[in-house]
Amino acid sequence: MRQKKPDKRKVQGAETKKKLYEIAERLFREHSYSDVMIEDITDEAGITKGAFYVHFESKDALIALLIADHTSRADTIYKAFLETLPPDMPAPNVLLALTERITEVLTGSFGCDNMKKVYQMMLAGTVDTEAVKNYNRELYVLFHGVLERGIRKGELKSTMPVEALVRHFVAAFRGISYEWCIRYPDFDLKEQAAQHVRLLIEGIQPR
Amino acid sequence: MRQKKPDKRKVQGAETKKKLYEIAERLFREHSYSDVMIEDITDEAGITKGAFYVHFESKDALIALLIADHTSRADTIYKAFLETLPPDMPAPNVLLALTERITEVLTGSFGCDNMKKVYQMMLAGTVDTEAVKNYNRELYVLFHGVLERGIRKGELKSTMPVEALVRHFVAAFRGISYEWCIRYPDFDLKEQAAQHVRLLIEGIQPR
Amino acid sequence: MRQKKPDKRKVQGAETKKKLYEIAERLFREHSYSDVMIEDITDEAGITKGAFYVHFESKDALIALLIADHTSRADTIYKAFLETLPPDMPAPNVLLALTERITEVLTGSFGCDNMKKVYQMMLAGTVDTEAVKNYNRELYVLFHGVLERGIRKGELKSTMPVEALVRHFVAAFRGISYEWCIRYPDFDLKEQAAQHVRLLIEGIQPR
Amino acid sequence: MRQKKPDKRKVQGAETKKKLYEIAERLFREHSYSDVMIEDITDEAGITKGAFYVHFESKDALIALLIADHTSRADTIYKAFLETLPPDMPAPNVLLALTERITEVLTGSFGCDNMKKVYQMMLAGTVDTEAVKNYNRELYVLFHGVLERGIRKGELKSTMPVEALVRHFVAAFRGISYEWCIRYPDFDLKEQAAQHVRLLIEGIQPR
DNA sequence: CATGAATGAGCCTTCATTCAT
DNA sequence: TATGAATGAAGGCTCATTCAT
Repeated sequence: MRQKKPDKRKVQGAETKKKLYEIAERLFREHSYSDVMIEDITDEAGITKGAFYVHFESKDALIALLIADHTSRADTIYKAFLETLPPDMPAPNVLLALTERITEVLTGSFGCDNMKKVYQMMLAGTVDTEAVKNYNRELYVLFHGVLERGIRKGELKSTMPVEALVRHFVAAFRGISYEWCIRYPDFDLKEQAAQHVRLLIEGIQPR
Repeated sequence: MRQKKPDKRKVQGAETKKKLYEIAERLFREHSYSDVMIEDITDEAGITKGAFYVHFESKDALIALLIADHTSRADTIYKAFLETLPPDMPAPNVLLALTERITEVLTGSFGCDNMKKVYQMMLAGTVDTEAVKNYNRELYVLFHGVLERGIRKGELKSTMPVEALVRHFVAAFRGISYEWCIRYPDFDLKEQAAQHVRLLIEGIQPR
Repeated sequence: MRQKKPDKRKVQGAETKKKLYEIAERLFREHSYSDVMIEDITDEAGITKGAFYVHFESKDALIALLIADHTSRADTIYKAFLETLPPDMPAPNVLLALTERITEVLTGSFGCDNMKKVYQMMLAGTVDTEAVKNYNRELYVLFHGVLERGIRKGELKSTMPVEALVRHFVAAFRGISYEWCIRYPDFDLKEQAAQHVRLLIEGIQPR
Repeated sequence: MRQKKPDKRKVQGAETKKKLYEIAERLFREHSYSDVMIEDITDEAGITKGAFYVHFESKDALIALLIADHTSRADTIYKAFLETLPPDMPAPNVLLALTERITEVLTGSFGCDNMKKVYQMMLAGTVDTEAVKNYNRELYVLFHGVLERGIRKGELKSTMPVEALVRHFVAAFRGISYEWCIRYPDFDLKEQAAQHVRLLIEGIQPR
């Protein structure tokens, strides 16, 4: 017995952390990062400012965590989406379908606003955005799988290593998304991204 | 003599003010209000912080001016739009058409982001948002014209004064827009606004 | 039975306290008091912050204890030193010898840095420095013995009570030491203290 | 005329900055860096906390500046000292003399305390200590001159490039100084440094 | 005895604003 | 008009301390 001492304090601590996370997520969705004060979050959670720092290293760290979670969630969506496609779908079609799904996620659930914030933060360097930039990110893995299979099956060709190709694809996405951010709303991400991917594919398709 | 010296100083002053205005407009479009510092604006304009206050009373005053200008521009669009409609179009149709146009402006050129900022500011009260709230705003006048004519022609009816009716309409718009802001992007402003206006019309239409 | 259970808890507690004490002593020697955090001490001791307060009332209390211990150790050194002097050594010589020994301890093992901290704390009043200031401190007793014997033997004379004389001597030491602290390293404590004591002695020596 | 508008404000600004610098220098000499608050400095200067940041980027930046200035001053002393030595003095003797001078400066005017702070800061990385670490620091240049001349004249020999040799020498000094800091006052910097340099010289002297 | 979540006073820093020049 | 030193109200963060477990 006494096998699983729940330790009320630890449980409450975890609850507090979760509460802070959720309040922050909502507030950051409704207002800009800089408009949300730590005290706004802690006041709503019914604790003091200091307690915030028991659970999160800093405001930036919390934002970074939020971004990382969103990123990971998006990647999970992309992965699940790829698994629904027929296994024999040609790689170019898969790429276009994935492109559409990604732009849907970005323009849909994620939103240009969050995208802007993330892009600003990546530029500012004040917040850890490794989750977005890291080459081990699932997104890179997914692209790698698609491109690698396409090349193997002769549907695609490339003179450069698949790893490099993958990075070029993601970089292109980043470029298009950036344009979207700075030209929003005068920029059709979905259409522009589709066009761009088509261009990339045609450039690497065997004649 | 010396009657109309072009007064280079004055000209340059106006130019500086215009420059500040335009830089501010762009920066505020690209970043959140609180992320843009006065120095960001003046640095880009090549002048010092102090000079900003020669041209604008405060940061909030500039934001208020920006909002007022945007509002006025939007109202001008609505007015012009109404003038393109056939004079004999029934009031309900005019209202629905105007609704569509407004939501187009809001979702299109103005954007949810600015809308949020404006709504936040109206709530915060730190910035003068009279241009948006004032009952003499052109938007109220336009609605007044449509409703008044509709009632006069028997296409609409109402037990309350047209002035009050107008305010109810604008309030309804405000409510729908607010929902749009806080539920964005999971809220179809255009569709929801159309539905709401239809409800309002049916509720006040003679059988 | 169970008469003298070694009470492992108590033993371990004492060990933990000793460990904390020693770690604190070292850290305070290597860094300034305010740079050392409770967590630095407890982390190194392998316990948590809360446990610190089981053993010490506060950070200041620990510092006070450290100071008191150092003070007491110094006084023990002075006492032992006095006992090594020939019993018939004239009081003026004893005073000069004691002076030299004290300045040796201060400039040697104790150090100007700790001295400064102690003096700051006495001024700040946030830490209990009774051990240093208290007139019952061994240092006062020692001076009292020397002065009293000197007077009794006719080697010294004074119009004021020995108690007052003792306090003047210690105050003089305090003054010289303070000068040392704020002028360090441009102040030769040993030389200045010797000079000062010589002055005090000559002023109270019978012609 | 109007050739040199002194611009009272600019002058006063410079004076304020100088005042802050001097007050800071004194306070940092008398207390530890973390015990000195910006407000202590600005209060004494008769200005507000905010004004501090008009003149210095941050507390750390001020400390870095102080360190850089001290470093540069020390290097100037070393350089001047070298120039007083007879031009025909053998390199080993020059090295020993320079060593003695350096340890005099460190143990004398600079002090172990400041040294500790600098070493702590170099480790902590919160403060810019480039002035101390940079390989272009005058100290490296001086050692380079001595070693290079010694090798050229056959008084020294080395299998490694002079640049590397210089770095080894400075690193050795750093090591010895570090020992001094952590073992202070039970470590005779002067003696230990002399011994160490003698060892280094014997290791590189031609037989 | 020990834990660690929570507190709250206090410090560093930012930035809109003022004002003497 | 323009300058830039100075102000002061916040906001982010730290850390000694408390207390329920």
